[in-house]
Order: sequence, then structure tokens, then C-alpha cells
Amino acid sequence: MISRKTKYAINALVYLAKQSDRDPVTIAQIAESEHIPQKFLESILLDLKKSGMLMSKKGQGGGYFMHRDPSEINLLDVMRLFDGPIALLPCVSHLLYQRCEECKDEKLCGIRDVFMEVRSETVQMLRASTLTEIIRREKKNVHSNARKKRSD
Amino acid sequence: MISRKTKYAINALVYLAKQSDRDPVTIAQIAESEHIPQKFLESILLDLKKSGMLMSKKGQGGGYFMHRDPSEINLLDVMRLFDGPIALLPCVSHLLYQRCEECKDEKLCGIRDVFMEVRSETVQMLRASTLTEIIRREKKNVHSNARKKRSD
DNA sequence: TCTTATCCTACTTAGTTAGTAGGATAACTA
DNA sequence: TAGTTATCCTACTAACTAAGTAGGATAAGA
Repeated sequence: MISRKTKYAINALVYLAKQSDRDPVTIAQIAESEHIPQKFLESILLDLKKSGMLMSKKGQGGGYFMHRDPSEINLLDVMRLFDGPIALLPCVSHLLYQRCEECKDEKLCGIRDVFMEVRSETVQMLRASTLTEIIRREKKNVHSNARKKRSD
Repeated sequence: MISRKTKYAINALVYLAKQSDRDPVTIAQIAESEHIPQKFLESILLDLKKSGMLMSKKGQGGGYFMHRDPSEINLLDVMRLFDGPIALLPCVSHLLYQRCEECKDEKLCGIRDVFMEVRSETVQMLRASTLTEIIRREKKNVHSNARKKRSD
């Protein structure tokens, strides 16, 4: 499972990406809309800012807003930022490789092969999941949901 | 990441599946061969037995041995047994579904769609990874490794 | 009945998760 | 320039999980 922190981060990013203009949105606004504990969200947004995804402005009329284009921010980066490696085994992690302590010979390990493939597939899917893509899916869901309701 | 417990379980299962005969192997033997803390392994093997993958025999000449055929035991079942759901979000878990507390409308959620696909792909790959398959890959690695060495 | 091996309960220690508290800092505004 | 507003920053906490360990009960074979 991903941590709540990561999930909250994604929710906040999608929310900000949906704002048509680039006017700053306060932490309080995001927290209320997305049902995230405000103080917790504070530290999350700070991390997102430090990573370069968001920008902020202090004082009256301040808040957070997108720094990069929503099509350039994907779930892979967000998950790595908060939860660390995607890999299910340390020995198949791209950025934080570590050998399995108990392992006899990594090059021969069949278990490793499997988890290598799982990691590759997952990374591919998460990289393709940009904020833009998520919003596109939401719109699609709204439509197919409306169609469903009408045919009931 | 999967827990060490799960990794140890897989190592032990692969080891037992490789035994040509069905003679019981003691915990001590497995622990030594696979570099797993013996007492820890003890509780792992007990869980594997309770789940029906292994059988045991007490006393002199006793130990653990496969109960089901290695082609019928896959990493999906082992991971679920020790680490719980495969899903990265509670709302996309098949066996332990829970809605995301902060979520507004699950049916419209684009994030959920993404993690649904990740789960499906992962489940598929892990289900295909039987002990037999892992051992097949190991053999393949031994061969391609030997080929590589010769051509050095 | 002694030895051997599994079975079972309870405990520990370290690290992570999901926050909260309280104030410092910067920017806007009257 | 003083007050207000909002982000920024450090430190703390409570609950949970991971990765074991300790010590003995039970069952089977010699």
C-alpha cells in the first residue's frame, strides 16, 4: 500500500492542476476540499514545493499553485518522493539498489527476475499516469456515469 | 517493498520445491542453506503449513516438505499470506476492499483507475510466478551465465 | 524414556506512519 | 509601520508494524 501522505499529495496535486487559472490556493482551501488534515497537508505541500512541482506565495492572497505543467507531473515521481522505491525487493530497485542480505547469487536468482518484471511494468504505468491523464479519466468517468444513470 | 518474512518464505519454498524426493527437511537445514534466522524461519514455516502449502513431521527424521505441487504454489498467494493485499490503495483491493476515507466519489476517481490497472497487472504476473516457474528461470540463468563466462 | 524436531505463547527493540503543537518568517494592507 | 495573513520550520507523540528472541509444550521415533 502507498502511504496516506502520498495519497494526500496526489489528491492535492490533482486539485491544483484542475484550477483553470494559476492563482494561489491556500492550504486551508485544499485541506477542506480534499478532506485532508490541514497541518499534515502543510508539510506535504512543502515537500512538493521543494521537489519543484509546486510554487508558493506568502501572505494575503498567497497559497500554492502549479509550477510545472500537469502533463509533466506523474505518479511515479510523487510516489518515489514520499514512499521511496517502487521495487518490491531492494535488489531490483533502480535508484536505491541494495542486495538481499540472505541471497546467494543475485545473477542466478529466479525470484529476482520476477520482481524485476513487476517493477518495470509498474514503473511504466505510473510514469504514464500524469495529472493530465488522471483528470482525463475523471472526465471520462463523469460521462460514462451519466450515461449509465440515464439508462437506469 | 515486501517484508523479509515474505522473502524468507519464498526462499524456503523454492528450496523445498527443489528437493527431488519428498523427504522431510529440518528447519535447521533450510535456515543454514538459505541464511535465514532459524527461530524466525520456524514461525514462517508454521504459517506456510497452516495455509496448506507445506506439511511437517515431528521427531527424528522429521521436518518440512511440500504438500502441494510446486506448479500450484505462486507468489501471489505467498505475498497475500504474509503481507496482505497486493493493491496500492485500499479502494482497489480485491479481498480486503476499504474505501479511501478522504475520497469524494469513488466511481469518478481517476487515481483509483490507475491503481486498479497496476493491481491487475501485478496480480497477473505474481499468479504466473509459480515455484516451478522460478526454478525454471534459475536454470535458465545458470546456462546463460555459463555461456557468458565462456565468451569472456 | 531419552532424544529430536516441530509447535506455541509471549516478549522485545527499532523503525515507520500519521499526525499535532507552537512559533518564525515573509508579504500584503490599512 | 503595525497588524494581519499565510507559508515555513522544528520538535514532539501515540499507535502500529517489522524483525526478530526466549522458553517451554508436544509429538514421534529409537
